[in-house]
Amino acid sequence: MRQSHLFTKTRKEAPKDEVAKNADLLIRAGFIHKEMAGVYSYLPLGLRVMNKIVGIIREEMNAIGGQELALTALQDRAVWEKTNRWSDAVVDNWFKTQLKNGTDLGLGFTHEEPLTALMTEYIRSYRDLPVYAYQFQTKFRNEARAKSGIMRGREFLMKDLYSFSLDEKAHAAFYEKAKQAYVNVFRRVGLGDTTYVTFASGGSFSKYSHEFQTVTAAGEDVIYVDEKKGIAVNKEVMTDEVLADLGLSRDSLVEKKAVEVGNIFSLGTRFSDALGLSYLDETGAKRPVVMGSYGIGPGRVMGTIVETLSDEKGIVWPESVAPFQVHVVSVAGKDGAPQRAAETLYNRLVSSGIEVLYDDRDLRAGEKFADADLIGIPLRVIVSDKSLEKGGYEIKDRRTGTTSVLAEKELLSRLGL
RNA sequence: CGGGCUGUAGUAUAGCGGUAGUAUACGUGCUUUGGGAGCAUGCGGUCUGGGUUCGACUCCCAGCAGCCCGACCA
Repeated sequence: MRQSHLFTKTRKEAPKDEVAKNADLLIRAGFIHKEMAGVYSYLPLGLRVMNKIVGIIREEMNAIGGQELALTALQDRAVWEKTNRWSDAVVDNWFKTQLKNGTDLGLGFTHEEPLTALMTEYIRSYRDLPVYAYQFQTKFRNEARAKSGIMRGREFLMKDLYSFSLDEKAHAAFYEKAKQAYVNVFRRVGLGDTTYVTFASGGSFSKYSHEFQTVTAAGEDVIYVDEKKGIAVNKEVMTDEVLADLGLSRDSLVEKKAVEVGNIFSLGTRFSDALGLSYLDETGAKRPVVMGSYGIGPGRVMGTIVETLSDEKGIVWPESVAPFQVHVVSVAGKDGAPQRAAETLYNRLVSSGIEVLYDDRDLRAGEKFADADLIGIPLRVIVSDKSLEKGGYEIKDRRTGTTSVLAEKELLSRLGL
């Protein structure tokens, strides 16, 4: 992608109505656009990052047997009444609307009900189980107060997987696999060192649920971390009884603010009972399906990466989610030699399948560097008279700031070519 | 949802009861080219509706929108 053609430009001024660092940087760097409070559009750069995150999650979900589908955002009132979750007195953040004929509809804030109802048409026998279905879907939640930029919006993408298992034992085995898949996801997106499996309230069907909490001052949750064991407890369930149960000691816990980037929990038979999802076992006996649900908000992950990995100059993307792998920056020089060399390099890399953002704009070097820092692509290749005299390209690591000069061959080999 | 604050150009900000200013961005020309360059010139604005007033961007009321604190986040 030539930066001269890239839709969206950086801006110097911070938006006046954003306090959250994630929204400030993402707007200034041109990744997102704010439509209204708590509602953000994803622009080309932002969508690239979002798609990288989605891709990683998809791989991990497929690896544990997940099958991707796409349910509807429009929801049938009747289905939700069966689980007593239609009433505004029970669920206060519904967005509701109507058909022309007056029929009530809701805009989905989660999908246990419709998917469970759907499964009743396909699950009849123990032979039909288990099923692990997931989707990436826009959820709508009418939050009383939007805040924290893209970390807590009214409309946001969510990966939600629902497991349908034969019994508690089969469910528990899958639950552990899902937990490990989540650990993999957060490691791969660059949040592994700061994300803790956190024990949280389990609801009526299990003792605990597990949250994946990333430590950051921008978080809204308070967790107690046992750094040696690498696990944490949410403040909401922090009691002596729980600590004893988990084998944790108050002395080894450190209080931290954190953001919930993922959450998995067991649902038991709450939804299958309410919606009539059952199967016949080998003996012909009717038994309820045991369910679990597993969520990750890719947008929140993106915001959390910005919150935790950016520096005073801008965003620092991990390689795995960066909008481009390489940022080629040409610096104007004698007779246009650097520009010609940069063009050649750009074409060479693109034809080899490398994702390159090429800053071909006719601007001063300082402005290009400042933009590059703000956008945050991890590997920068500067092509200038200076670098050409030294026999190659100047490589700058966005995270560490270290530079080195590499000959073309070395650069290509570093990129796996 | 309770409390508070704020709406001025694409963006960020001054100011005043009497023709709205600056920076940046954008257009044009020239110079410049390794950390957000300079000169010249041009384009562009008072959230909406009422009220007070000879006159309202300014004061008052309502609406709408945004932000902050709290509650909420199943």
